[in-house]
Amino acid sequence: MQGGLTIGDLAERTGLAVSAIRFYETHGIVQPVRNAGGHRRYGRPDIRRLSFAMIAQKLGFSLSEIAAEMADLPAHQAPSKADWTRVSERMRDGINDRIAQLERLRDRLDGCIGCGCLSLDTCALYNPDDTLAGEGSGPRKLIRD
Amino acid sequence: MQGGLTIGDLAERTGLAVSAIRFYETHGIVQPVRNAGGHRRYGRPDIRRLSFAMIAQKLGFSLSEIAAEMADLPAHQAPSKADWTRVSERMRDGINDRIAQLERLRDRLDGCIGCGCLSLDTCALYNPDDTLAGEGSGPRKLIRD
DNA sequence: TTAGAAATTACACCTGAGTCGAAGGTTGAA
DNA sequence: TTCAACCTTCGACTCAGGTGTAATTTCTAA
Repeated sequence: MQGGLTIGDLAERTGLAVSAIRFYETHGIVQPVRNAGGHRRYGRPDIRRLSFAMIAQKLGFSLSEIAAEMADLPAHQAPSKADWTRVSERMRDGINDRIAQLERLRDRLDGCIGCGCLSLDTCALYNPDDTLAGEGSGPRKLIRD
Repeated sequence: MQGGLTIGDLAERTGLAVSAIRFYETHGIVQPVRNAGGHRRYGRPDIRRLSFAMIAQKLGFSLSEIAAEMADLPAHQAPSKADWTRVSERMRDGINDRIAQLERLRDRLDGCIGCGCLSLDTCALYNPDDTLAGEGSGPRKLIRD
C-alpha cells in the first residue's frame, strides 16, 4: 500500500465506481500519484474533491465545468470552507437562472394553452431567447423566422 | 409530386433538417406514405405534428415522451385544439415539477453554504430523493450511506 | 430526353458520462 | 512462494439526438 489510498478504497468511500473515478481523472478532477507498480495512490483530500464533484453534478454542472471550478484549488488539497462557500454561491446562481428560465417558459406556455395556434410565424413559443436544453446535444440548427 | 409534401418541403416549412425529420420518423412522430418511387410524401397536418414536437422538445420532453403523447392522436391528423390544450397542460405540470425540484435543491444548498462539511454521512446534499439529472446517462450507481 | 436537383438507404461519426471486458501486471497476507 | 484480489491500459459499447457521407435512384423543368 505504501502511503495513500487505492482506487478501490476511494470507490468504497465515495460510492463511485472505480471506472468513474478513472474517468474523472481524465477530466482532471483528481490527479493521483503512481506507486512503483504504476498503481494510482490517492490522498485523503481526494475523497473530498470527489464528494465535491458529485454534489456539483447533482446541481447540474458538467464534468468540464466542475474541473474548471476545481482548477482554482490546489491539486491534492481539499476545498476549504471558503472555497466551498464561493463555489456553492456560484452554483446557487446557476440554479436560480435555470428556475427563472423555466418560469418564463411556463408563463409563455400558459398564454398558449387553449390557443392551439402553433403557427410558425406568430406562436410565442417558437422564438424564445432561452432554450431549455442548452445541455445535451440537440439539434444545433436554430429555428429561424 | 402527386399529392403531398416532400421531405424537403417539410424541412423548409419547419426549419428542421431533412435528416432530423427522418430521425423523427424512426420515433413514430410522423408516418409519411411512400409514392411509386419510394419517396416520402407528407400531409399538411405533419407540419403541425412536427411543430408540436419541436415545442415539446423545448419544454424538455424527450422524443420518446413526445411520441407517446402523439400516439393518442390520430396519425396523419393535426392535433385539435382540445388535444393541444390537454397535452400542453400535462407539459406545464412537468415544468412545474422540475421547478419545484430545483427549488428544493436550492434551498438545501442555501442551508449548506458556509457549512463546508461535505460529509458523506451527514451532508443533506448527499441523499436527496430527487436528482437533477434524471435525464442523460449519469452514474447509475446510487450513493448508499 | 436529359441534366441536375432532390430523394433514397445504410452506415459512420459526434458529445457526455460513463460501463464493460480482455489481457496482462502488482500487491500483500498466509 | 503462492495465489486471490486488485490494479493497469485500451478499445468497444451505451443512450439521446442528431449530422454527414457515399452510392444510387427518382423527379422535374427546359
